[in-house]
Formats: sequence, C-alpha cells, structure tokens
Amino acid sequence: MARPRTPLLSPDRIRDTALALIDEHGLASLSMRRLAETLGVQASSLYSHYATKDDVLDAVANRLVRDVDTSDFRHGWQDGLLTWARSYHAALTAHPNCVPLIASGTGRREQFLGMANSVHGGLVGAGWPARRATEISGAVKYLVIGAASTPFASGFADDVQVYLDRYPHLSQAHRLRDDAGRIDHDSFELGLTCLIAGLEPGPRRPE
Amino acid sequence: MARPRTPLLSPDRIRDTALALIDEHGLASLSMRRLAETLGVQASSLYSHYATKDDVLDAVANRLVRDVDTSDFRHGWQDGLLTWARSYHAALTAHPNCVPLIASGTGRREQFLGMANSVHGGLVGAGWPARRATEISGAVKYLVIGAASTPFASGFADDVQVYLDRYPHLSQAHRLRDDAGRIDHDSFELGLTCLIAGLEPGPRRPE
DNA sequence: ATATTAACCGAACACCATTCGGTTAGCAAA
DNA sequence: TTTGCTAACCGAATGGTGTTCGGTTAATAT
Repeated sequence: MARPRTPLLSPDRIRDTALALIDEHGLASLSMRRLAETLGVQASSLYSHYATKDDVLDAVANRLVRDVDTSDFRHGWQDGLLTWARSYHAALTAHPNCVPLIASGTGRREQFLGMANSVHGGLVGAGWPARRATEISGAVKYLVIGAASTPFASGFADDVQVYLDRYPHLSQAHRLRDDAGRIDHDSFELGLTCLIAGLEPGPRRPE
Repeated sequence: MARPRTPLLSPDRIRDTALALIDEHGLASLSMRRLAETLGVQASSLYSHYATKDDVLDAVANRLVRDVDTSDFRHGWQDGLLTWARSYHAALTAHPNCVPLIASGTGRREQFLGMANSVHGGLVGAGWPARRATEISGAVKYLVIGAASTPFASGFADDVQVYLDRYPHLSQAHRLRDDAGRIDHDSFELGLTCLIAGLEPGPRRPE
C-alpha cells in the first residue's frame, strides 16, 4: 500500500489507542507492533506520527494530566490543594497501569509543567513564600504519586497462608484485602488531611 | 567450557552485580547479556541461579529493604514511624535507579512483608486499632515511595528558558534546581512531620 | 565405581524498537 | 496542467532482548 486517500492514523488516535491497550493489558505488553496491529497498520507507519515509543508514552501521560483540576485555589489554598490532590489521585487510579509512566518522570513536559505552575501560583498567591510553596506542593505530590504507585493490595501476596504462618501482626491482612480499595482511599485521605492540617495556621503574611 | 571446578557465580554475586550496574547505568539498560558479560559469563548461565530476570530484580529489591530500620517502635510510635520512614527514604535515595522496582510492587516478597509486619506490630502495640494502623503505615509509605519516585529535580526540564517564557510562577525554578536535593529532603520532612503531628493525640486507649 | 545433579557454553527462538528504501496520494507552484 | 515536493503508508532488515534447549564436564551422593 502507498499513501492512503484519507489518513488512517493521527497522533490523537495513536495516543488514545495506546492508552486503551495499556488500560486493558498493562504497560509492559504494549509494543509498537501490537499498537499498530490494533490500529490496522504496520508498526513502521507509527513513526510518521511519533519519533519514538517514548514519545507515544509521553503523549499518554500528558493526556492523563488534562483531567487534573488546579482551579480551586480561588477558594483558598486549602481547597486548592485538596481539589488538586484528589483530582490528581483520581486521574491516576482511573488508569493504574499508567502510573509508572507518571511516577518515573517520563512525560514530564508541557502538561506537567503547567500543573506545577498553577499549583505554585495558587500557593504563592495565598501568601506562602516561594520556597515553602515548593515544599508544600512537593509533599502533596509525593502523597499522590506514592498512593497511586503502591496501593495497599499490591503489597500482599495471593497466598493467604503465608501471613498466618510467618507474620503474626498481618494475620488479618487477608480480610483487609477484600476492601483494599477503601483502605487505599482512607490512607490517602488520612495523609492528605493530616498534612494540610499540619500546615496551619497558614502563611504568616498573606499578600 | 563445562562445569568449572569452583563456581563462577552465586545468587548473591549476581544480585550485587546487578545492583551495581543499575546504580551506574540505570534500570533500563540492565540486560541479562550485559549482566553476564560483567560477570565474565554467558547469559544463559544466569538461569542456573535465577529462573527469570524478574527474579534477579526481586532479589535486588529485597536487598535494598535490608537497610530499613523498623526497630525504633520501642521508643514510641512516633519515633518508630520517623525512623522507619527516614531509613526507608534513605535506602531508596541511595539507589535512585532502583526506585521503580520498589514502587511497582515487583519484589514484594519476604523482606517487604517482614517490614510491613514490624511496622504494623509497632503501631498496634502502641495502642492503635489494626485498621487505623494499616492506614497510618500506608500513608507514610505513600510519602516515602512518592518522594523517592519523583524527586523535585526530575520534574523540571534542562532547558531553563522554557520557564521564563511560559510559566511565570516557576520563574525561579532554575535557581531552585541547584539545591534540588535540599528541597527534596525538606519536602519529605515537611510531609512526614505534618502527617505525624496530625495523628496526635495518638490512640485513645493504649493497651 | 556409578549415577545424578550442578554449572557452565553455544546456538537457537520469538519478540522488540527502530531504520531505510520504495510507492503513491495530496498539494503547491509554475 | 504539469512539475516537484512532501506525507503517509508498506515491507524488509538490523541489532537488541529474555528465555530455552541440548551438550559437556565437574562435583557430589550412593
């Protein structure tokens, strides 16, 4: 085949298909060949739209961050942080197989810088000194990334017996595992609210 | 060559060499062939000692957790958490290229369960209800993993000009980048101390 | 002394990301 | 309208990957 009358591919279609494949089959099993096959095309054709596989993954990562909400700093820095952290957390848990993409700093362009810029601006606008604002947004980011990276359930084996035999303090882990999602959520919320509570009384000199 | 008179390889030697290669050249560039070459051996020989490459990486991950200190709960749950989190954090930042290994849940056997068991036991022993203990250790773990996964420096481009042009709130980012290590440390400490402070006054009924 | 196993090699297999030359469609300029 | 250029595809090839398998010999257990 030569050039088709109407293009079969576009960067957006490739990116969205990649995201769907990662969601369904995991990050490790995404290959340019499988991606091309899903798109009804040969692997080499993808390189007309993205220079490398990493560029495709960056596009996927940047796509996810579009769903993060940094607009709530107009209701105060606490609400701004809470909304940012929760929407970020939600965006990642909606696509758990993509988390290593974000966590490893791949895809750290554009969308990520825009997000950091908004958060930093929101904190500084509320009166926090720039350096402190950097630390605060950093600590919250750590919590979000950590929570998405290692959810509770991933820390435990499928074989229940191992706990009963060897780890007495974890002997109820197999029961907790049933509502791992709730535990993950509660742990994240606990960390987030404690952290923000610990920042009171807020910046000394709002300006 | 056939079987050598004295073994060239051992699981420990393979594991330690793998760790050294990851530290030096990064996780992505570790291959069984390169690992074997460094050990003066053919790649297929490694499979006499580890069934898969993932098993090698699990061994590396478990090796790192050996340096985590969970012994300080005898001085109270606050000290226990602080020492655990800080030593965990230190173990990961000492081998930043290994962090994705730990964060992605690969290598979650043995050493990790032992660590979780100790922390959970320390908290429950201090009077925290089991469910609450799980959430607390979870939140602290999130902070540790997140801090190791996305240090401050990794969030910023090498090209400084991009900030000045497009992201006004980050306009000092290039100056901050010089002491990125300090910022990472301060952010982590801020999150950790706020989180623990937010847990006061502690468990209601120590028992 | 004999059988078994352990630890190595070397050659394969199937897959991977990426590159390159070739083909043709669309488009811009003359 | 013809000419030239670029864009978007294909198909084959390159060098890399994890892993397997049969072979060889040393160590070990019987």
